[in-house]
Amino acid sequence: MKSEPDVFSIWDLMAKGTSGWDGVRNFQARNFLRAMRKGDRAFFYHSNADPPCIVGEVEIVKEAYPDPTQFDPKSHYYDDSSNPKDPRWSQVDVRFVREFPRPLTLQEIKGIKPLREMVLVTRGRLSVQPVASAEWNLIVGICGRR
DNA sequence: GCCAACGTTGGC
DNA sequence: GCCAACGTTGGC
Repeated sequence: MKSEPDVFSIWDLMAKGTSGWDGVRNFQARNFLRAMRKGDRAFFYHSNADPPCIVGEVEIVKEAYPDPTQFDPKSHYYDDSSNPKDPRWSQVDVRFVREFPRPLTLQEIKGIKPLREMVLVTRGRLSVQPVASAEWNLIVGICGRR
């Protein structure tokens, strides 16, 4: 799950404990949000950061429900074409699990052969995306220790 | 700040 | 249903 740290960083989540993951306005990303199940883990990725990197781990604590910002005209994420009877956009709630002792930069990921096929690399613009279990285990193995 | 990649919109 | 125009993402 990607977020720009200037907007919402893993340290913001650490301070809050849990947070709604709102503002997703891409259908594919939304569909991946809807596929998430309570207890699932996800990486927290800092996009548009210097350097862009995987910084930690979160847990899904509430499955997809309508993202309220789509109905808030004052919100940056307001979508006047979304029908309240059939909301277009969803969010999940996530809980901070940990910040990795060693973040993994996109540049490093591209240099690790088994990670080159990650959606992160091949479909760079997708902000919520699946991670294969082999990829997950490899990354946790690298990031989990300093 | 630039720009490649690519998703979305809307005319036809 | 196609595709041009346009907007956004996100790395660099």
